[in-house]
Amino acid sequence: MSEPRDFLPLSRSMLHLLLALREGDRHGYAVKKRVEELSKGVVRMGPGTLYATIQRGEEQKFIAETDQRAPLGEDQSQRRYYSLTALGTQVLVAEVERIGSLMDHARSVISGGTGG
Amino acid sequence: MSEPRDFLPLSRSMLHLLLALREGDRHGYAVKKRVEELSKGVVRMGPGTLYATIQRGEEQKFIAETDQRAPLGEDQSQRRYYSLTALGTQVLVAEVERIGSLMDHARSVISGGTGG
DNA sequence: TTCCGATATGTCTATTTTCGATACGTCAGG
DNA sequence: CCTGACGTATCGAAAATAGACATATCGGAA
Repeated sequence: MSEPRDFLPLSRSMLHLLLALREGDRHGYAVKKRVEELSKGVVRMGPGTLYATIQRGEEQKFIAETDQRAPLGEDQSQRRYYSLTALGTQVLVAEVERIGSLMDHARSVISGGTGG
Repeated sequence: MSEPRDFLPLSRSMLHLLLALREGDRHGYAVKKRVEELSKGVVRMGPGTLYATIQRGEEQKFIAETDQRAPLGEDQSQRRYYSLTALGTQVLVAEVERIGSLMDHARSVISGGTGG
């Protein structure tokens, strides 16, 4: 049977996509904005990466498009909102645990410990 | 002038390479072993990725080959040892700080329910 | 000594992932 | 009208990764 762990490691874009959606349902462009904001501009998400990653996320059932639309009476823009699936949440949690542990280790290695 | 930050984000392989070398000088195969050990088999480093990353690391001056050889009287294998340069260390520190902060944030987002 | 698996470096090709240009359309401000 | 931000989407090129293949050393088992 396939476990969340089997999907690791996630690509950088996928990790950022899932993390952004964990904060709340968002449309594609809002994900891009959030990723660039959170990384202080270091991580860029051009349209190619953005929509390719969204598509992969849907194919792998990490995310799903919601029924949500722009608030009534507002703009006519074609926003598509996405949310994390249960699988997507599990995969995100597993990846954050993995990278988090690695970074904890890295910090201790960097701060002088030969330790490891 | 170019700062460590300008080299971010690192590719996954580059991050792992630099981190492994921060623990001590290693040869290529030992890097591969260390990465797979540290990631519990999640991150794989086939020869293609391994040596391509080492080459990039040298080109970007993140790492440099050392004079070190196998201890006297030991094997004749063609081990090539590498160590972090000052630049490589700075870049690694910057990247670990960045990802570490991101993971700290991610952990709080994850444990905080729907929260953001 | 012959065979085998782990060690060790390296190339090659294919696939995956990312980047950046281009495109189309809405919307608000000057 | 023009411009810039928003928003989705595709395309081709470049970068990164995966994995097969190649070559060679070394140690232990048969």
